[in-house]
Amino acid sequence: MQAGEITKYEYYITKGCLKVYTLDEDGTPHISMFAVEDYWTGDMASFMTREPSRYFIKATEDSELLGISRTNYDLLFQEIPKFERFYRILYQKSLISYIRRTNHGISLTAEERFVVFKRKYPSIVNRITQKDLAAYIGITPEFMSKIISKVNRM
Amino acid sequence: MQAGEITKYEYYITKGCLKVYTLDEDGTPHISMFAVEDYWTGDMASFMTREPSRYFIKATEDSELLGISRTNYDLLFQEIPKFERFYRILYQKSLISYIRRTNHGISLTAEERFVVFKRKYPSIVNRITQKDLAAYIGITPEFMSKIISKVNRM
DNA sequence: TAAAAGTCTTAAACTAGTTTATTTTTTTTC
DNA sequence: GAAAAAAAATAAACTAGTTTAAGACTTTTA
Repeated sequence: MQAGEITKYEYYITKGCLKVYTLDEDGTPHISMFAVEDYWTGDMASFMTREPSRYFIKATEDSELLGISRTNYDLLFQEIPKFERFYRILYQKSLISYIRRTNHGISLTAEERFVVFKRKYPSIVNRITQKDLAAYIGITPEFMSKIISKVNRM
Repeated sequence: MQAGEITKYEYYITKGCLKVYTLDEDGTPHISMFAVEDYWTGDMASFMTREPSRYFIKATEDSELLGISRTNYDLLFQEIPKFERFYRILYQKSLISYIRRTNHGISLTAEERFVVFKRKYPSIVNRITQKDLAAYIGITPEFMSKIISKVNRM
């Protein structure tokens, strides 16, 4: 998916790995999430508002996804109102975990953020490039390289 | 409200200003939001899970709030299921704007974050101390002082 | 399989922001 | 309205992370 397009589907990942990212004014990429098996992904803002997305989504390896269109998404609530409750709780939980995640990252150094990510998602670290990892942690690839060799030395 | 307590109410602010903050390991405060008239506040994570909150909430001036208890919140959905939809959409919108906000802040310098905040919430800037502003922007009070005098000079 | 393109490493010079310390200004309290 | 306490300003020394540049290693392509 390219920034500028309207997000037509929300995707559920059955196999593979995708990166969701934006480019800032300098063209520097910022990865907001790596989505692997059993994750949902897509730009919900664009999906809901039907405005162009600011995100790119690229598979970092061969992947298989299931997509739900906006029409079917709306139909779901219309046909089966019980899903309102399901999604109300799902979004509330997403909000809580998102707030927790961003708040937790605050006040940690890049090295600490990397160590936490590595401990929490060991399987993801080995599937992505160091450059993408740097774009996720929020530092330059050069500094990422330095951190990794330091952490490995310990 | 003190960290360690379980959040009993979600509050709607009719008058005043509150700061919502955490303390990190060093005891440095990080303000996650200033809540003024017409905002909702409270630690939703603690309110929902009934686990102790990590947040402090303090009024920065005399304030008036309306609170809804967890019991009444649950009752709302039970008695009037239409509120499920209302809250599903409310939480979805909160999620979208929260993601947008955090993503936007990325790659800006402290000075740029301050200028953006000042432009977006000019009325809040004048109601809070420089120290609290620093804790919100994510820098030391010393550097905040430097930035403000620089921006004023321009 | 050679060339091209991309990724990783290393290092030196630099910048945004912190730390520590001191002084000045403003606000609170009795 | 003086004393005490808190907030703000200034400045020098420091640190985490960036920039630029160049070489080594790895993957892709023709």
